[in-house]
Amino acid sequence: MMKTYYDAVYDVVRQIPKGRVASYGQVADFIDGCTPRMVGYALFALPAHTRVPWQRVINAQGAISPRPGSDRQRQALEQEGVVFSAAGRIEWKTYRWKGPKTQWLAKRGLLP
DNA sequence: CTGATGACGGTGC
DNA sequence: GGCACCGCCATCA
Repeated sequence: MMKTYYDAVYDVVRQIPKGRVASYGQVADFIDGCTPRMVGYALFALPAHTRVPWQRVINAQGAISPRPGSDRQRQALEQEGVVFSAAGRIEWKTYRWKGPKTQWLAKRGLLP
């Protein structure tokens, strides 16, 4: 079977460590030609029994995208130590995933 | 091939 | 700070 574009998204998401979160846009930045929308599309296509830690991907505002089952996502994150504010948002400066290596820095031109 | 589908993000007010 | 608009593309039946 040919590797689909979505598989590239799953590869990135799988690298997010426990207790850390990434935004859809951040995940997209690791994949050439990928957009935040596509990350969302890809995650929706995941089967229920997947081992991909999809719960660690949230929107740019630090909140869980409203949808059926979002409660489970929040609980899963809280189990990993992620704390939500009263408004249901997390603090990016505390929980943002820094990336697999330094690839995301390079893409942003923050590396020499 | 065509059409339906879907977890976002940036901008402007 | 919050809300409405719009852009946009791989998959699947």
